[in-house]
Amino acid sequence: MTTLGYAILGLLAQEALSGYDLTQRMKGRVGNFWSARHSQIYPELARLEGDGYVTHSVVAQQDRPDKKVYEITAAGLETLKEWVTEPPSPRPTRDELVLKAYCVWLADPEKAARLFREEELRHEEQLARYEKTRDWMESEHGEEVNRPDSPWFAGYASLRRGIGYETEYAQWCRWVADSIEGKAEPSGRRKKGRDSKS
Amino acid sequence: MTTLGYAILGLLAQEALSGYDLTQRMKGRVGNFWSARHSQIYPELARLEGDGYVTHSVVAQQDRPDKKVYEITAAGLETLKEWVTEPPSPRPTRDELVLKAYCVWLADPEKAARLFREEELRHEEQLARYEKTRDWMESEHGEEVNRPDSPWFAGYASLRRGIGYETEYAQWCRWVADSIEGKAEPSGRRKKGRDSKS
DNA sequence: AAAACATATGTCAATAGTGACATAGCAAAA
DNA sequence: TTTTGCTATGTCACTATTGACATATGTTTT
Repeated sequence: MTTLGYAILGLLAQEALSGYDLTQRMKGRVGNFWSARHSQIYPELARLEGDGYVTHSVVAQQDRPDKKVYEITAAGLETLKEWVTEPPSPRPTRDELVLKAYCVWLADPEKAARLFREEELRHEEQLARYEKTRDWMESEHGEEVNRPDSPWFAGYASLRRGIGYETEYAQWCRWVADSIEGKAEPSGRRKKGRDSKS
Repeated sequence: MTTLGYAILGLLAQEALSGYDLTQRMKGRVGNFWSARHSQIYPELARLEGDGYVTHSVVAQQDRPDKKVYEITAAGLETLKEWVTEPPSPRPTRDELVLKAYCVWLADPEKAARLFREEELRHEEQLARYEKTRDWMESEHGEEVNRPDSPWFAGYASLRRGIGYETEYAQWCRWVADSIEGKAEPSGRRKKGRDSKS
């Protein structure tokens, strides 16, 4: 099984969905921690069906093309449940902006500061969207988000990861930009025993 | 140019290195934000050389096999400098643990709590390693880490990103584990106007 | 009427990345 | 002296992922 397979099973465990629906989910909130295009999803669904983890039925629609709605099978649910508590296989993080930070000593300071200000903004905007969803979840599903056996708790937990991630990322971007512009607190003590003497 | 190409150029901009050296860097601290195996690095070096971004010279060693030491060219440095302040091409984040969190409502609570405790520990250990490096950098290179045109500042900046990332990640893991065990603060207000009445 | 757009499902070639296989020199340990 | 281990460089098959191409239905906009 691929991780994408588990991602699909995880979505189907909550509700029956078409390939198109799954694609939308993978662009939306779920896509913030696992994403895939339809060109990867359709073949994966076929594979999952071949292995007996999902089944589909064709649903005719009035004002739209027909669709294949996929459901998770008992075997699929079983496999998914086992996977959930298994330690994740380590995946290397690859972050282009951190790589750029590592090379920033070569750059024009003004352009570099602008870059990190822009990225700070991007992450703050994402954070604002997450926080809106969180507030809605807390006010509309305040009971469920505290019950670990509820899908609402699970969705809330991954959302909180997104919030923490974006908060920290935006902060870091701000610190880098400030440092380049000489606005940040100087970091680290100077070498031994030379403290604020001025 | 691939991002791996820029990663290699970024390392060579600081010092001349062999393919083997580069592989070690990509496993070490640099590997925490951009990693690659030697099977990807050697062909990429050949490509970079073919495009005129690096050159190599064979260096004979007394007690080891010969090595090819790569240096960045003027053209390579030029290209790298331009790239640094360019906005990064968006890469989807894929985090298996967050995906597992999204499915955690299906899991046995004890096993799930154990999983997140283990991950919390992993991230705290990584954090401790980063902090040790940071402290060393601050005490041994306190001047340079504050100068944006110094490679020390650049390395320090990416290290700080690692520290923030691991700090936040460990916290989140702890919160998830606590929540599953019923130890966390209940999140969110209950629906309208029902406050701590007990 | 034509164009643009959303729904819906698929294939395919190319790229990025991994893991295994392969080879070789030299050193230290068993 | 054989094995183990680190240095050093390379190739190759396979998997994961992307972006482009392809097709069809039905609705809304121009």
